[in-house]
Order: sequence, then structure tokens, then C-alpha cells
Amino acid sequence: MPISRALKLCPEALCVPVPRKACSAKSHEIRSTLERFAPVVEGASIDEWYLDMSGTEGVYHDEHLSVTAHRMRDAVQGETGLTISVGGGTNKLIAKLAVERAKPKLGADGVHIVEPGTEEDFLQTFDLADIPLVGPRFQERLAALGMVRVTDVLQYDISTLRSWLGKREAEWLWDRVHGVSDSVVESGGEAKSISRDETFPQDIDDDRELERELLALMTRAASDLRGDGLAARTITVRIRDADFRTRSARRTLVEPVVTDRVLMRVARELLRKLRAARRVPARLLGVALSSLGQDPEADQLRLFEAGPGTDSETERDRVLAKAIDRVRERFGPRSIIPASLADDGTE
DNA sequence: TCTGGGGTCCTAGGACCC
DNA sequence: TCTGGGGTCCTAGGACCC
Repeated sequence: MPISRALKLCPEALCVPVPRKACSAKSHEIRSTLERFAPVVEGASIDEWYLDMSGTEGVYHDEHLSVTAHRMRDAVQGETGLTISVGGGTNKLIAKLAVERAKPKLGADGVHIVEPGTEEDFLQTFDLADIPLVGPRFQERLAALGMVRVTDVLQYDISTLRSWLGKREAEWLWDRVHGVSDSVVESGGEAKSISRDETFPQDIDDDRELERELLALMTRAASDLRGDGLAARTITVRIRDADFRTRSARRTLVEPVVTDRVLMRVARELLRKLRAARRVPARLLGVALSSLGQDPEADQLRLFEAGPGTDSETERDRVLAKAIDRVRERFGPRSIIPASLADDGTE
């Protein structure tokens, strides 16, 4: 339920913000513990990881995987105070489905291992909606063809499925319902994008007001960008109109940038473009920074020095941005904010 | 009664290059 | 009646996940 509706129904409710920093710190703690058990650990989200256990049989003296899994569970509980569930199988699809069967609230003991060779039988106990990446849209199409459970799909041969769904999707689904998945466990790494967006309590139609919101969003995104030691080449502005139509505009710069001034200058142009194309009240506004790379060092020789009013950053821009970040870190995110934004982009 | 926030990945089409 | 072909980069939109 959206908070705005919850507060309408229950005006005295107290809203407690998500302690994002604390969640992220706990996530790192869990990962560190898991890394002792497997050579490759892939973070799938803030609270899910894949471990590739192949090749570790000798290390664990050929003990059954469920024994190792219970030791992982105990280690995480002991070191972080949090309870995890562990699913095991011969590929990521099986492991992901297995962990749902491992959860103690279903009466299990926190571990569920699917033995090699039993994957197809295991799959037959699921609905298609349980398969990762079978979302609401795909479910609807499949249901229209009379397929809701995995067993519904197994009645048909691949050529029939191809004629209904097209080659690519039919073959993808065919593999999944047979428990086949060849995606590898990879440790991954840096974020691919950083975004901030906000749904307004009331739709906003005023351009100046939208630009103020844009500035607030960009200030947060840019500060996190620099906090991670990254720079961005692509800036995206997203707007959701009152009728829920979502539009976006983006621009990729030749050089990666980090400063509020340049990021905001591009973002404002993109917002103006979106507003010029369709000017109706907006319910959401967002910014995203992508094409990320390591921030080229501030002390690096810069071939071009550009002034305000261009898309290039000056040394002054970068020093200023980082000084502001330090003040915010010490005194809080609201301790120093842009007073206003002039039309030429200076603050 | 409308539908959160932060992400990833995929696709289609266009520009441009050799 | 014909308008090559393949690769890369970019934009816009959409599906999906937690």
C-alpha cells in the first residue's frame, strides 16, 4: 500500500524510515561470512547470495551438502545474529526454488537440498509464477494458453510451444520447466547505475517546482556517486505523468562527470525536453546515473579546462563538490543544500 | 482506489564507421 | 525496381526482481 493512502486511512500512523545504511552493512557482514565457505559468492540482491560449491568436495571431506549448509547457517547466525535459509541444487534455478522450501516458517529446518537427478520431479511441484523472470505479463500470456502450473507446460512438445510463444521464449521456458539453467555464479562487482526517484504526495505541474525536486534528487544521487568513488557518463531523467505514462530522456557525455553543476545542467535540459513534449501534472520524477566508471583522479592532468556553462568540469567544480560531501558527512545531508538554481545553471 | 524505491537486463531502431 | 553488411554506440521503453 502506498504510504499516502495508508496515512489517509490511518492519519495517526507513525512512519518509520527504512534504515538503509544499517541493512547494507548487515548485508556486507553476511557476505563476508559466506565467503569463507565458497570460492565464488555472487550477491543477487541485498539479502540473497549464490555460492558455487563445485570443487569444494575435498575441502569438506565429501560431507553431504546439507551438513555444510547447516554450518553456514550457524556461522551467519553466530556472527551477525541473523537467520538465513539455504537452498542447494545443481544450478542457480534449482537453488533459488529450493530456498523457498527451506524456510522455517513452512516447517523446514532452514536447509533444502535438491539431489542431482531429481530436478525434473522437483520442478513439477511448482507454479509457473514461481519461476524467476516469469512475471505478471508472461503469466497472463501463459494462463491465456491454459498454462498455470509447470505440469501444464509439460503436456506439450517444444514445437507446439514455439508456435505459441515464439522460438526464444518457448525454448527459455522449456529449459526452465525441465530444471535446466546454465547461468554461472559470478562475483559481480560495481554497481551499474545509481538512481533516485520520488512519487509526490500531490502531482506537480509547475516547472519551477519540478526543477527544485530534480535538484534535490540529483543532489542525493551525485553525492552517492562520489561516495562510491565513481563518475558517470550517462544522465537519465524519468517522469511519470498523472495518467501513469512513464517517459524518460537521457544523454551520454563524452567524459565521465561527478559534479552537481554539470549533472544538474544536463538533467535540467532533459527535464525541459520532456516537459516540452507533454506538459501534464507529474506524479513522479527521477534521475539515474549510468555508464559508471572509476572517478578519474582529481590530481590527474586535465587537458581541457572549461568554465561554467559547458558540460565539462573544472577543477574548482570537483573540489567544491567533494568539500560539500565532507560537510554533509559530518553534519548531515541537510546541512548544506543549494540555495537556488539560476537559469544559467550556477548555484 | 489507483499502482513505492532502487536496481538489472533486453529489445528495437537510428546514426555512424569501415 | 532497387536500395550491401557487420559492428558499435546511443536512445527510449518495458519486463522483471527484492
